[in-house]
Amino acid sequence: MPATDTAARPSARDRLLAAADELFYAEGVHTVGIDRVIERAGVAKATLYSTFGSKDGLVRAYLEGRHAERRDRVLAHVERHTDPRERALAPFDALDDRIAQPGFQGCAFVNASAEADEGTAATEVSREVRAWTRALFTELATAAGAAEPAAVGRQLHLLYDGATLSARMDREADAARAARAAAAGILDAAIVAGAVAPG
Amino acid sequence: MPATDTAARPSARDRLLAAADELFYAEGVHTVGIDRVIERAGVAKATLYSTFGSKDGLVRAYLEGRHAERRDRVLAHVERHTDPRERALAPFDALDDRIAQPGFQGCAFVNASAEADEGTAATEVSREVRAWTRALFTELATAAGAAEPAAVGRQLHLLYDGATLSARMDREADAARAARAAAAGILDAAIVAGAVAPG
DNA sequence: CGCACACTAGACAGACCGGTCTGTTATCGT
DNA sequence: ACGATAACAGACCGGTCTGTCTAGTGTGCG
Repeated sequence: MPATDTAARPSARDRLLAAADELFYAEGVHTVGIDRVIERAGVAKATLYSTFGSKDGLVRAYLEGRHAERRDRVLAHVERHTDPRERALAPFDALDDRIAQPGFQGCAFVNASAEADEGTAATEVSREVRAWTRALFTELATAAGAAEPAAVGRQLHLLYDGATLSARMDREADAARAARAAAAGILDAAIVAGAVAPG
Repeated sequence: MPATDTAARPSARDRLLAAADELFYAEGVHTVGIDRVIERAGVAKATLYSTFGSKDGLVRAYLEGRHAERRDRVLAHVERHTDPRERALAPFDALDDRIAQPGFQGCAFVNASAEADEGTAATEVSREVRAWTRALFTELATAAGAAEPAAVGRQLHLLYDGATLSARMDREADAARAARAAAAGILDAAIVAGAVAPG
Protein backbone atom coordinates (compact mmCIF):
# COMPACT_ATOMS: atom_id res chain seq x y z
CA MET A 1 0.00 0.00 0.00
CA PRO A 2 2.28 2.82 -1.16
CA ALA A 3 -0.35 5.48 -0.47
CA THR A 4 0.35 5.05 3.24
CA ASP A 5 3.69 6.83 2.90
CA THR A 6 3.66 10.24 4.48
CA ALA A 7 3.92 13.08 1.97
CA ALA A 8 4.35 10.47 -0.72
CA ARG A 9 4.07 11.23 -4.40
CA PRO A 10 0.48 10.67 -5.51
CA SER A 11 -0.27 7.30 -7.01
CA ALA A 12 0.04 6.76 -10.73
CA ARG A 13 -3.74 6.66 -10.94
CA ASP A 14 -4.10 10.03 -9.25
CA ARG A 15 -1.39 11.61 -11.35
CA LEU A 16 -3.03 10.32 -14.52
CA LEU A 17 -6.38 11.63 -13.45
CA ALA A 18 -4.97 15.03 -12.56
CA ALA A 19 -3.15 15.30 -15.88
CA ALA A 20 -6.21 14.17 -17.80
CA ASP A 21 -8.38 16.66 -15.96
CA GLU A 22 -6.16 19.60 -16.81
CA LEU A 23 -5.49 18.68 -20.42
CA PHE A 24 -8.89 17.32 -21.37
CA TYR A 25 -10.72 20.27 -19.88
CA ALA A 26 -8.39 22.94 -21.25
CA GLU A 27 -7.93 21.58 -24.76
CA GLY A 28 -10.57 18.96 -25.33
CA VAL A 29 -10.94 15.23 -25.14
CA HIS A 30 -10.39 14.71 -28.85
CA THR A 31 -7.54 17.13 -29.24
CA VAL A 32 -5.37 15.74 -26.44
CA GLY A 33 -3.69 12.44 -27.15
CA ILE A 34 -2.64 9.72 -24.78
CA ASP A 35 1.02 10.61 -25.12
CA ARG A 36 0.51 14.12 -23.78
CA VAL A 37 -1.39 12.81 -20.78
CA ILE A 38 1.19 10.23 -19.77
CA GLU A 39 4.00 12.70 -20.30
CA ARG A 40 2.42 15.23 -17.95
CA ALA A 41 1.55 12.54 -15.43
CA GLY A 42 5.04 11.06 -15.56
CA VAL A 43 3.55 7.62 -16.03
CA ALA A 44 4.19 4.78 -18.43
CA LYS A 45 1.69 4.04 -21.12
CA ALA A 46 1.21 0.49 -19.92
CA THR A 47 0.18 1.82 -16.51
CA LEU A 48 -2.54 3.92 -18.08
CA TYR A 49 -3.94 0.95 -19.94
CA SER A 50 -3.76 -1.41 -16.98
CA THR A 51 -5.49 1.19 -14.80
CA PHE A 52 -8.19 2.56 -17.07
CA GLY A 53 -8.39 0.01 -19.86
CA SER A 54 -8.65 2.51 -22.68
CA LYS A 55 -8.67 6.20 -23.45
CA ASP A 56 -12.43 6.16 -23.13
CA GLY A 57 -12.04 4.69 -19.65
CA LEU A 58 -9.81 7.59 -18.72
CA VAL A 59 -12.30 10.03 -20.18
CA ARG A 60 -15.04 8.42 -18.09
CA ALA A 61 -12.99 8.76 -14.90
CA TYR A 62 -12.21 12.38 -15.77
CA LEU A 63 -15.87 13.23 -16.33
CA GLU A 64 -17.06 11.41 -13.24
CA GLY A 65 -14.55 13.37 -11.22
CA ARG A 66 -15.90 16.58 -12.69
CA HIS A 67 -19.42 15.49 -11.87
CA ALA A 68 -18.53 14.76 -8.26
CA GLU A 69 -16.84 18.14 -7.90
CA ARG A 70 -19.77 19.98 -9.36
CA ARG A 71 -22.26 18.11 -7.22
CA ASP A 72 -20.34 18.94 -4.06
CA ARG A 73 -19.90 22.58 -5.00
CA VAL A 74 -23.54 23.11 -5.92
CA LEU A 75 -24.89 21.32 -2.87
CA ALA A 76 -22.55 23.28 -0.61
CA HIS A 77 -24.04 26.49 -1.97
CA VAL A 78 -27.57 25.21 -1.58
CA GLU A 79 -27.02 24.17 1.99
CA ARG A 80 -25.76 27.56 3.01
CA HIS A 81 -29.36 28.71 2.98
CA THR A 82 -32.52 27.71 4.75
CA ASP A 83 -34.92 29.93 2.83
CA PRO A 84 -36.22 27.70 0.00
CA ARG A 85 -36.21 30.57 -2.48
CA GLU A 86 -32.54 31.25 -1.78
CA ARG A 87 -31.81 27.55 -1.99
CA ALA A 88 -33.39 27.36 -5.45
CA LEU A 89 -31.20 30.22 -6.66
CA ALA A 90 -28.02 28.97 -5.00
CA PRO A 91 -26.86 26.89 -8.01
CA PHE A 92 -26.44 30.15 -9.91
CA ASP A 93 -24.11 31.40 -7.19
CA ALA A 94 -22.12 28.19 -7.47
CA LEU A 95 -21.91 28.74 -11.21
CA ASP A 96 -20.82 32.31 -10.66
CA ASP A 97 -17.89 31.04 -8.60
CA ARG A 98 -16.96 28.57 -11.28
CA ILE A 99 -17.04 31.13 -14.07
CA ALA A 100 -14.74 33.40 -12.10
CA GLN A 101 -12.12 30.70 -11.80
CA PRO A 102 -9.15 31.11 -14.14
CA GLY A 103 -9.18 28.69 -17.04
CA PHE A 104 -12.96 28.34 -17.09
CA GLN A 105 -13.86 26.66 -20.35
CA GLY A 106 -17.57 25.99 -20.05
CA CYS A 107 -19.30 22.75 -19.25
CA ALA A 108 -16.95 19.77 -19.44
CA PHE A 109 -19.81 17.46 -20.36
CA VAL A 110 -21.11 19.63 -23.17
CA ASN A 111 -17.62 20.04 -24.56
CA ALA A 112 -16.79 16.36 -24.34
CA SER A 113 -20.03 15.15 -25.89
CA ALA A 114 -20.16 17.78 -28.63
CA GLU A 115 -18.61 15.40 -31.13
CA ALA A 116 -18.77 12.12 -29.26
CA ASP A 117 -20.30 8.96 -30.61
CA GLU A 118 -23.21 7.24 -28.97
CA GLY A 119 -22.11 4.70 -26.38
CA THR A 120 -18.94 6.51 -25.37
CA ALA A 121 -18.12 7.73 -21.89
CA ALA A 122 -18.91 11.32 -22.78
CA THR A 123 -22.49 10.68 -23.80
CA GLU A 124 -23.17 8.28 -20.96
CA VAL A 125 -21.80 10.38 -18.14
CA SER A 126 -23.44 13.47 -19.59
CA ARG A 127 -26.80 11.78 -19.47
CA GLU A 128 -26.38 11.07 -15.76
CA VAL A 129 -25.20 14.58 -15.05
CA ARG A 130 -28.11 16.18 -16.82
CA ALA A 131 -30.64 13.97 -15.09
CA TRP A 132 -29.11 14.84 -11.73
CA THR A 133 -29.17 18.56 -12.46
CA ARG A 134 -32.75 18.48 -13.65
CA ALA A 135 -33.85 16.54 -10.58
CA LEU A 136 -32.09 19.02 -8.32
CA PHE A 137 -33.80 22.04 -9.86
CA THR A 138 -37.15 20.30 -9.73
CA GLU A 139 -36.69 19.43 -6.07
CA LEU A 140 -35.66 22.97 -5.24
CA ALA A 141 -38.62 24.40 -7.12
CA THR A 142 -40.94 22.02 -5.31
CA ALA A 143 -39.53 22.97 -1.93
CA ALA A 144 -39.92 26.64 -2.83
CA GLY A 145 -43.63 26.06 -3.39
CA ALA A 146 -43.66 26.80 -7.10
CA ALA A 147 -46.99 26.23 -8.82
CA GLU A 148 -45.66 23.85 -11.46
CA PRO A 149 -42.36 22.65 -10.04
CA ALA A 150 -41.43 20.46 -13.01
CA ALA A 151 -41.92 23.31 -15.47
CA VAL A 152 -40.17 25.82 -13.24
CA GLY A 153 -37.28 23.47 -12.52
CA ARG A 154 -36.85 23.01 -16.20
CA GLN A 155 -36.80 26.73 -16.87
CA LEU A 156 -34.17 27.22 -14.18
CA HIS A 157 -32.17 24.49 -15.85
CA LEU A 158 -32.46 26.28 -19.20
CA LEU A 159 -31.11 29.44 -17.65
CA TYR A 160 -28.32 27.54 -15.93
CA ASP A 161 -27.27 25.98 -19.23
CA GLY A 162 -27.54 29.26 -21.06
CA ALA A 163 -25.36 31.03 -18.54
CA THR A 164 -22.69 28.34 -18.69
CA LEU A 165 -22.68 28.50 -22.45
CA SER A 166 -22.65 32.27 -22.65
CA ALA A 167 -19.83 32.53 -20.15
CA ARG A 168 -17.80 30.25 -22.32
CA MET A 169 -18.69 31.57 -25.77
CA ASP A 170 -18.98 35.28 -25.01
CA ARG A 171 -16.49 35.47 -22.15
CA GLU A 172 -18.97 37.44 -20.11
CA ALA A 173 -18.09 37.16 -16.46
CA ASP A 174 -21.53 38.02 -15.08
CA ALA A 175 -23.57 35.53 -17.09
CA ALA A 176 -24.54 33.60 -13.96
CA ARG A 177 -25.78 36.74 -12.25
CA ALA A 178 -27.91 37.66 -15.27
CA ALA A 179 -29.34 34.15 -15.27
CA ARG A 180 -29.95 34.34 -11.55
CA ALA A 181 -31.94 37.54 -11.96
CA ALA A 182 -34.10 35.94 -14.65
CA ALA A 183 -34.52 32.84 -12.52
CA ALA A 184 -35.63 34.91 -9.55
CA GLY A 185 -38.34 36.50 -11.69
CA ILE A 186 -39.61 33.16 -12.90
CA LEU A 187 -39.49 31.66 -9.45
CA ASP A 188 -41.29 34.54 -7.74
CA ALA A 189 -44.05 34.49 -10.33
CA ALA A 190 -44.47 30.75 -9.78
CA ILE A 191 -44.44 31.05 -5.99
CA VAL A 192 -47.10 33.75 -6.07
CA ALA A 193 -49.18 31.64 -8.41
CA GLY A 194 -48.76 28.67 -6.12
CA ALA A 195 -49.86 30.69 -3.10
CA VAL A 196 -52.76 32.30 -4.95
CA ALA A 197 -54.15 29.00 -6.21
CA PRO A 198 -53.72 26.54 -3.34
CA GLY A 199 -54.95 22.94 -3.34
CA MET B 1 -19.80 28.82 -67.05
CA PRO B 2 -21.00 25.25 -66.49
CA ALA B 3 -23.55 26.34 -63.90
CA THR B 4 -25.64 27.76 -66.76
CA ASP B 5 -26.56 24.27 -67.94
CA THR B 6 -30.15 23.41 -67.29
CA ALA B 7 -30.61 20.67 -64.70
CA ALA B 8 -26.84 20.28 -64.59
CA ARG B 9 -25.03 18.51 -61.84
CA PRO B 10 -24.13 21.00 -59.11
CA SER B 11 -20.63 22.40 -59.27
CA ALA B 12 -17.81 20.72 -57.39
CA ARG B 13 -17.91 23.58 -54.90
CA ASP B 14 -21.59 23.10 -54.19
CA ARG B 15 -21.26 19.35 -53.87
CA LEU B 16 -18.39 19.76 -51.47
CA LEU B 17 -20.32 22.24 -49.39
CA ALA B 18 -23.39 20.01 -49.29
CA ALA B 19 -21.35 16.98 -48.27
CA ALA B 20 -19.48 18.97 -45.63
CA ASP B 21 -22.72 20.35 -44.25
CA GLU B 22 -24.26 16.92 -43.81
CA LEU B 23 -21.21 15.18 -42.42
CA PHE B 24 -19.79 17.97 -40.27
CA TYR B 25 -23.13 18.69 -38.67
CA ALA B 26 -24.13 15.09 -38.10
CA GLU B 27 -20.82 13.75 -36.85
CA GLY B 28 -18.64 16.71 -36.00
CA VAL B 29 -15.94 18.78 -37.58
CA HIS B 30 -13.11 16.91 -35.88
CA THR B 31 -14.51 13.45 -36.35
CA VAL B 32 -15.09 13.69 -40.09
CA GLY B 33 -11.98 13.58 -42.24
CA ILE B 34 -11.35 15.09 -45.64
CA ASP B 35 -11.53 11.72 -47.34
CA ARG B 36 -15.12 11.13 -46.23
CA VAL B 37 -16.18 14.54 -47.49
CA ILE B 38 -14.64 14.17 -50.93
CA GLU B 39 -15.99 10.66 -51.26
CA ARG B 40 -19.54 11.79 -50.56
CA ALA B 41 -19.18 14.82 -52.80
CA GLY B 42 -17.67 12.75 -55.60
CA VAL B 43 -14.84 15.20 -55.93
CA ALA B 44 -11.08 14.90 -56.11
CA LYS B 45 -8.98 15.97 -53.18
CA ALA B 46 -7.07 18.49 -55.27
CA THR B 47 -10.33 20.22 -56.12
CA LEU B 48 -11.17 20.66 -52.47
CA TYR B 49 -7.82 22.24 -51.76
CA SER B 50 -7.89 24.49 -54.81
CA THR B 51 -11.40 25.63 -53.90
CA PHE B 52 -11.22 26.08 -50.12
CA GLY B 53 -7.50 26.13 -49.43
CA SER B 54 -7.63 23.92 -46.35
CA LYS B 55 -9.98 21.92 -44.21
CA ASP B 56 -10.41 24.97 -42.03
CA GLY B 57 -11.49 26.92 -45.11
CA LEU B 58 -14.14 24.31 -45.78
CA VAL B 59 -15.25 24.45 -42.15
CA ARG B 60 -15.55 28.23 -42.42
CA ALA B 61 -17.69 27.96 -45.54
CA TYR B 62 -19.86 25.33 -43.86
CA LEU B 63 -20.41 27.47 -40.76
CA GLU B 64 -21.07 30.63 -42.74
CA GLY B 65 -23.69 28.75 -44.70
CA ARG B 66 -25.29 27.62 -41.44
CA HIS B 67 -25.23 31.18 -40.18
CA ALA B 68 -26.93 32.50 -43.30
CA GLU B 69 -29.62 29.83 -43.07
CA ARG B 70 -30.28 30.56 -39.43
CA ARG B 71 -30.42 34.29 -39.99
CA ASP B 72 -32.95 33.89 -42.78
CA ARG B 73 -35.07 31.46 -40.81
CA VAL B 74 -35.16 33.57 -37.66
CA LEU B 75 -35.84 36.81 -39.48
CA ALA B 76 -38.63 35.18 -41.47
CA HIS B 77 -40.32 34.22 -38.21
CA VAL B 78 -39.84 37.67 -36.74
CA GLU B 79 -41.29 39.37 -39.80
CA ARG B 80 -44.45 37.33 -39.68
CA HIS B 81 -45.58 39.53 -36.80
CA THR B 82 -46.16 43.21 -36.30
CA ASP B 83 -46.80 43.15 -32.56
CA PRO B 84 -43.36 43.85 -31.02
CA ARG B 85 -43.95 41.39 -28.18
CA GLU B 86 -44.66 38.61 -30.66
CA ARG B 87 -41.65 39.65 -32.68
CA ALA B 88 -39.40 39.35 -29.65
CA LEU B 89 -40.65 35.82 -29.01
CA ALA B 90 -40.54 34.73 -32.66
CA PRO B 91 -36.93 33.42 -32.51
CA PHE B 92 -38.17 30.74 -30.12
CA ASP B 93 -40.70 29.64 -32.71
CA ALA B 94 -37.94 29.47 -35.30
CA LEU B 95 -35.94 27.34 -32.88
CA ASP B 96 -38.94 25.13 -32.29
CA ASP B 97 -39.09 24.43 -36.02
CA ARG B 98 -35.41 23.62 -36.12
CA ILE B 99 -35.58 21.22 -33.18
CA ALA B 100 -38.42 19.35 -34.82
CA GLN B 101 -36.39 18.73 -37.95
CA PRO B 102 -34.98 15.20 -38.24
CA GLY B 103 -31.28 14.99 -37.56
CA PHE B 104 -31.25 18.00 -35.26
CA GLN B 105 -27.93 17.98 -33.42
CA GLY B 106 -27.87 21.25 -31.54
CA CYS B 107 -26.03 24.41 -32.40
CA ALA B 108 -23.47 23.89 -35.16
CA PHE B 109 -21.32 26.69 -33.81
CA VAL B 110 -21.25 25.42 -30.26
CA ASN B 111 -20.43 21.94 -31.46
CA ALA B 112 -17.70 23.06 -33.81
CA SER B 113 -16.03 25.37 -31.33
CA ALA B 114 -16.26 23.00 -28.36
CA GLU B 115 -12.74 21.76 -28.91
CA ALA B 116 -11.45 24.24 -31.47
CA ASP B 117 -8.27 26.23 -31.09
CA GLU B 118 -8.23 30.00 -31.01
CA GLY B 119 -7.88 31.50 -34.46
CA THR B 120 -9.69 28.73 -36.30
CA ALA B 121 -12.79 29.14 -38.42
CA ALA B 122 -15.02 27.70 -35.71
CA THR B 123 -14.13 30.27 -33.07
CA GLU B 124 -14.16 33.18 -35.48
CA VAL B 125 -17.48 32.46 -37.14
CA SER B 126 -19.02 31.62 -33.77
CA ARG B 127 -18.04 35.02 -32.46
CA GLU B 128 -19.84 36.72 -35.34
CA VAL B 129 -22.90 34.55 -34.92
CA ARG B 130 -23.20 35.23 -31.23
CA ALA B 131 -22.79 38.97 -31.69
CA TRP B 132 -25.50 38.93 -34.33
CA THR B 133 -27.89 36.96 -32.12
CA ARG B 134 -27.31 39.16 -29.12
CA ALA B 135 -27.87 42.30 -31.19
CA LEU B 136 -31.09 40.86 -32.57
CA PHE B 137 -32.53 40.09 -29.14
CA THR B 138 -31.52 43.49 -27.84
CA GLU B 139 -33.19 45.21 -30.79
CA LEU B 140 -36.34 43.20 -30.34
CA ALA B 141 -36.43 43.94 -26.61
CA THR B 142 -35.95 47.61 -27.32
CA ALA B 143 -38.74 47.65 -29.86
CA ALA B 144 -40.99 45.88 -27.38
CA GLY B 145 -40.45 48.72 -24.90
CA ALA B 146 -38.62 46.70 -22.28
CA ALA B 147 -37.32 48.68 -19.34
CA GLU B 148 -33.72 47.56 -19.68
CA PRO B 149 -33.49 46.23 -23.22
CA ALA B 150 -29.84 45.18 -23.01
CA ALA B 151 -30.45 43.11 -19.87
CA VAL B 152 -33.69 41.67 -21.22
CA GLY B 153 -32.15 40.87 -24.61
CA ARG B 154 -29.40 39.05 -22.84
CA GLN B 155 -31.81 37.01 -20.76
CA LEU B 156 -33.72 36.02 -23.86
CA HIS B 157 -30.43 34.98 -25.38
CA LEU B 158 -29.67 32.84 -22.32
CA LEU B 159 -32.97 31.07 -22.69
CA TYR B 160 -32.43 30.61 -26.41
CA ASP B 161 -29.05 29.01 -25.79
CA GLY B 162 -30.40 26.88 -22.98
CA ALA B 163 -33.21 25.57 -25.13
CA THR B 164 -30.87 24.69 -27.99
CA LEU B 165 -28.58 22.89 -25.61
CA SER B 166 -31.32 21.05 -23.79
CA ALA B 167 -32.94 19.92 -27.02
CA ARG B 168 -29.64 18.42 -28.03
CA MET B 169 -28.51 16.92 -24.74
CA ASP B 170 -31.85 15.79 -23.32
CA ARG B 171 -33.65 15.14 -26.59
CA GLU B 172 -36.65 17.05 -25.33
CA ALA B 173 -38.72 18.17 -28.26
CA ASP B 174 -40.49 21.03 -26.49
CA ALA B 175 -37.45 22.81 -25.11
CA ALA B 176 -38.06 25.87 -27.29
CA ARG B 177 -41.65 26.15 -26.09
CA ALA B 178 -40.54 25.96 -22.45
CA ALA B 179 -37.98 28.67 -23.13
CA ARG B 180 -40.56 30.76 -24.94
CA ALA B 181 -42.86 30.63 -21.93
CA ALA B 182 -40.08 31.76 -19.63
CA ALA B 183 -39.10 34.49 -22.10
CA ALA B 184 -42.66 35.73 -22.24
CA GLY B 185 -42.70 36.09 -18.46
CA ILE B 186 -39.46 38.04 -18.42
CA LEU B 187 -40.54 40.22 -21.31
CA ASP B 188 -43.95 41.05 -19.88
CA ALA B 189 -42.45 42.00 -16.54
CA ALA B 190 -39.98 44.27 -18.31
CA ILE B 191 -42.64 45.86 -20.51
CA VAL B 192 -44.84 46.60 -17.51
CA ALA B 193 -41.85 48.07 -15.72
CA GLY B 194 -41.07 50.18 -18.78
CA ALA B 195 -44.63 51.47 -18.92
CA VAL B 196 -44.84 52.09 -15.18
CA ALA B 197 -41.61 54.05 -15.07
CA PRO B 198 -41.57 56.13 -18.27
CA GLY B 199 -38.88 58.65 -19.25
C1' DC C 1 -7.44 22.41 -84.59
C1' DG C 2 -5.18 23.71 -80.27
C1' DC C 3 -4.98 25.86 -76.02
C1' DA C 4 -6.57 26.73 -71.36
C1' DC C 5 -8.95 25.25 -67.66
C1' DA C 6 -11.36 22.52 -64.37
C1' DC C 7 -11.66 18.32 -62.87
C1' DT C 8 -10.52 13.21 -61.58
C1' DA C 9 -7.80 9.41 -59.62
C1' DG C 10 -4.70 8.13 -56.60
C1' DA C 11 0.14 7.76 -54.82
C1' DC C 12 2.75 9.87 -51.47
C1' DA C 13 4.75 12.37 -47.32
C1' DG C 14 5.05 13.19 -42.56
C1' DA C 15 2.84 13.42 -38.47
C1' DC C 16 -0.03 11.56 -35.01
C1' DC C 17 -3.44 8.35 -33.22
C1' DG C 18 -4.76 4.48 -29.73
C1' DG C 19 -3.03 0.43 -28.17
C1' DT C 20 0.36 -3.64 -27.39
C1' DC C 21 4.49 -5.52 -26.05
C1' DT C 22 9.24 -6.19 -24.18
C1' DG C 23 12.38 -5.54 -20.82
C1' DT C 24 14.03 -3.25 -16.51
C1' DT C 25 13.81 -1.42 -11.85
C1' DA C 26 12.08 -0.80 -7.16
C1' DT C 27 9.42 -1.98 -3.33
C1' DC C 28 6.62 -4.83 -0.87
C1' DG C 29 5.19 -9.06 2.33
C1' DT C 30 6.76 -13.36 3.71
C1' DA D 1 16.64 -13.74 0.64
C1' DC D 2 12.88 -14.28 -2.59
C1' DG D 3 8.86 -14.02 -5.42
C1' DA D 4 5.08 -11.03 -6.54
C1' DT D 5 3.51 -6.75 -7.81
C1' DA D 6 3.57 -2.33 -9.71
C1' DA D 7 5.59 0.90 -11.99
C1' DC D 8 8.99 2.55 -15.27
C1' DA D 9 10.88 3.65 -20.45
C1' DG D 10 10.23 3.21 -24.92
C1' DA D 11 10.03 0.49 -29.33
C1' DC D 12 6.60 -0.93 -32.24
C1' DC D 13 2.06 -1.82 -34.83
C1' DG D 14 -1.63 -0.72 -38.03
C1' DG D 15 -4.31 2.83 -39.11
C1' DT D 16 -5.78 7.70 -40.02
C1' DC D 17 -5.00 12.47 -40.44
C1' DT D 18 -4.12 16.81 -43.49
C1' DG D 19 -2.00 18.27 -47.31
C1' DT D 20 0.95 17.88 -51.82
C1' DC D 21 1.99 16.17 -56.13
C1' DT D 22 1.83 13.81 -60.61
C1' DA D 23 -0.59 12.39 -64.42
C1' DG D 24 -4.46 11.88 -67.21
C1' DT D 25 -9.33 13.38 -68.91
C1' DG D 26 -12.84 15.89 -70.68
C1' DT D 27 -14.86 20.34 -72.41
C1' DG D 28 -15.59 24.82 -74.09
C1' DC D 29 -13.63 28.69 -76.81
C1' DG D 30 -11.04 31.17 -80.12
